[in-house]
Amino acid sequence: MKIATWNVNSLKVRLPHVLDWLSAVQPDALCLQETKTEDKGFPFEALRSAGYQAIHNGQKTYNGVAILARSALVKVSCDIPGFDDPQKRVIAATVDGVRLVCAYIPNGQAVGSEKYAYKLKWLAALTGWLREEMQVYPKLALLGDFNIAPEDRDVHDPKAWQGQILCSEPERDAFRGFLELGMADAFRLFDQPEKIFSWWDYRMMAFRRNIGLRIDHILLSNELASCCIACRIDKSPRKLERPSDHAPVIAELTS
DNA sequence: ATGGCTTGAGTGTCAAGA
Repeated sequence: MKIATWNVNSLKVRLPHVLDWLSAVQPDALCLQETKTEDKGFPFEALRSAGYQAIHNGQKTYNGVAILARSALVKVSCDIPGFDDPQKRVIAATVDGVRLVCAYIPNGQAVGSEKYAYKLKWLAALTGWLREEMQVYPKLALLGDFNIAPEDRDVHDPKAWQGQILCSEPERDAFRGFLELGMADAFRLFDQPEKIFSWWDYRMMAFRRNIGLRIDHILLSNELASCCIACRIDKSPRKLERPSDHAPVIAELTS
């Protein structure tokens, strides 16, 4: 089973890239973030023609998350239960016996800002909910745009980013909090080359210069981690015309 | 130099991203 995550930065703009990528990579499930559309603008038909069912927790202009899958998406759940939040950042479903939680974690803007406080509160709420979810679903994967570079090796210039948004210790503590629930960073289960990132700024020719961060992740519960045979970041869509600023991450599971 | 692009909103120009 191949599962993936991709922040598409507007599904309306990126639909051709998504369709091409689905056809080329053939994932069993793909989590999307920043669809930036309401359900009525969501391309259910085009995806169905490509062989994928979809569920969507949509929002106009900002946020919006979806899960696409070849098999049925069951036990669908939106948002973080009990956490009052108008922003559409979470959708979850079970596909082929695997619980998929698709998350668009807040950016946080700047350390110390109101949005940063919201990000930390949001991370605490997600952690609390996942602790319960993992009891119910031992085969659980958390996929998405975490807006956290977990370690210095996930940053093109760790000194410049030290203590900054996406790299601050409270954010990294929250990331480690996910691991302490009994999850593993799929990417780090394997030997990887250095300076592999999942996001590059649109400005300053950052992609060409590989000035990036690894902030998109797939975390696997222990039960899933033990059957994970590969994890990689696919840079190829970032090279296309009008790309998303994020690249997809793919994990492959046996069984 | 706190910018540099890109998107969605809406039709001038701003918020937000990371």
